[in-house]
Amino acid sequence: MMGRMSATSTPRPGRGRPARLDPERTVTVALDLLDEVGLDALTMRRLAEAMGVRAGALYRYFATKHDLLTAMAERILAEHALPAAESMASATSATSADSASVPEGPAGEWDERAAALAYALRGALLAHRDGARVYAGTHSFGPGTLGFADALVGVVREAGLDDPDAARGALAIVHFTLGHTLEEQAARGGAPDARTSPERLRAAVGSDDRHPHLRAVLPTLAAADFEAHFAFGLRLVLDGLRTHRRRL
Amino acid sequence: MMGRMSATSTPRPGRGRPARLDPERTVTVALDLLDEVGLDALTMRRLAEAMGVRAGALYRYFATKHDLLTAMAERILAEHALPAAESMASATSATSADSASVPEGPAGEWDERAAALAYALRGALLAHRDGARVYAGTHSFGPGTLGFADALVGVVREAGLDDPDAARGALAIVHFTLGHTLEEQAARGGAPDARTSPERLRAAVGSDDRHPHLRAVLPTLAAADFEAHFAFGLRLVLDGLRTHRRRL
DNA sequence: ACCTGAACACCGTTCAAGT
DNA sequence: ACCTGAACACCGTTCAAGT
Repeated sequence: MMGRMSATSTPRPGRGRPARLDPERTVTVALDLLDEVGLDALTMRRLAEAMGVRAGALYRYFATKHDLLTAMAERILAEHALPAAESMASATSATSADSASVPEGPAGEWDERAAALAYALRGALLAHRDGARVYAGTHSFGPGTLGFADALVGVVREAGLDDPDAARGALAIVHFTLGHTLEEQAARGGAPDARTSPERLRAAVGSDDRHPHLRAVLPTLAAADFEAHFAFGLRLVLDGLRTHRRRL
Repeated sequence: MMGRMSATSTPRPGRGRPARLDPERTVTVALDLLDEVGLDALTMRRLAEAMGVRAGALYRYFATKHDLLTAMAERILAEHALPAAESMASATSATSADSASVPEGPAGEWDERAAALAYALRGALLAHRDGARVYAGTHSFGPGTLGFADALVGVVREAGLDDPDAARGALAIVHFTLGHTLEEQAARGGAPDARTSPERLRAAVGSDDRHPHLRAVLPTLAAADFEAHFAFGLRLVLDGLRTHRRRL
């Protein structure tokens, strides 16, 4: 609530030059540019141009490009994943205070809520071009990231796991989601001229007796239905958590 | 076996200049350099220097830096993950031909073998500095990558899943392993001067009432026992596969 | 306080020319 | 056939100087 991200003096309205640059707007423009040109072409110079400023000026608010990328990752989580986490929290307290009258509240059981959070994270990473790569390359400790993580750990704890297992269960969900979205965006956003992934897989494994298993599942892999892949993998992890819970 | 990676004319021994450059050696030196300086400092010019050649010469065998990185990823899989996959395959045929006399063969049940393959993949990605990032940024279709994938899909099919589910089960294992190792290497190999991840987590969540769940699991997260995290997450996925199998 | 101009020390990639 | 030399079009980052 109070000056979390912007310890740097807030520009007083009307005093001095109207700053063309501030951290919030810089991140906003950077995310727009990311969607336009992709991570590999997102340079400090291009971003400066998009902000009507020279490249050196960006270093007043971000010490390095990596710091800017971290702020972008934080914004992505805060905008797309944190809302789901927060609606979850309010639904939780409502349910615990009034559990009988709301048989299937808006948030549902722990496993439904864990799934909703995983989907929210996937949605956040897919919301911007190369979002997963930006997220994987940085380590934000901002309110969006921490708020989401707290909610996810909370849901797993609620499932009945002890603290170490809850931490590891949440990590498993995050790591699977990260790996999945990384591959999903790599398969989609590839160079527009390059052959698409399914095509290349077909060519590599199509008529070759050395990989009989890959050949058998080729139709599924070539279909590239990433949502179905995600749903299945997530179900495996959540079923695993259920199994673990019963062993208590 | 026959000219798989090297369609480029093999240098005839003794004829002409002894080529200082060839794809195999280039990849070998590149992986050594990767371990020394890390992915961000692995440049074509540095690599050229390490090979006693000028940067432009590298482009005779690799059209782009990305192609070189793809060859590096393929080598990593071929060297560290494929052997496990192949020993698995031979154990399988031995078991199926002689299943009674080898009650617990060297390869074991499908879930033990799936776990062994997942650990082999993790080991491969951890075998080189930034190995997970190299792997995540490329898409190899070489014999190492395909051979490993084939073995993994084979094990999951053997568990009794139908083809679409087997493909998705294998993907889940790979994606979880990728996400996990990415985070593991990011947490370890961070800038040597920067504060380490656990420290920063402690600082961010240590005495703050807004993230009670994170605070509760902080000891586990700060311990950074990545092997335990991996073991737990993998068990969740494999338990999920077992559950799924029973539903047939 | 905020930004420019200009520089420093690099990049990936291309390609005529040498041997 | 294989590699050099030199260039092209960029990078991230720094910092004195301007306003």
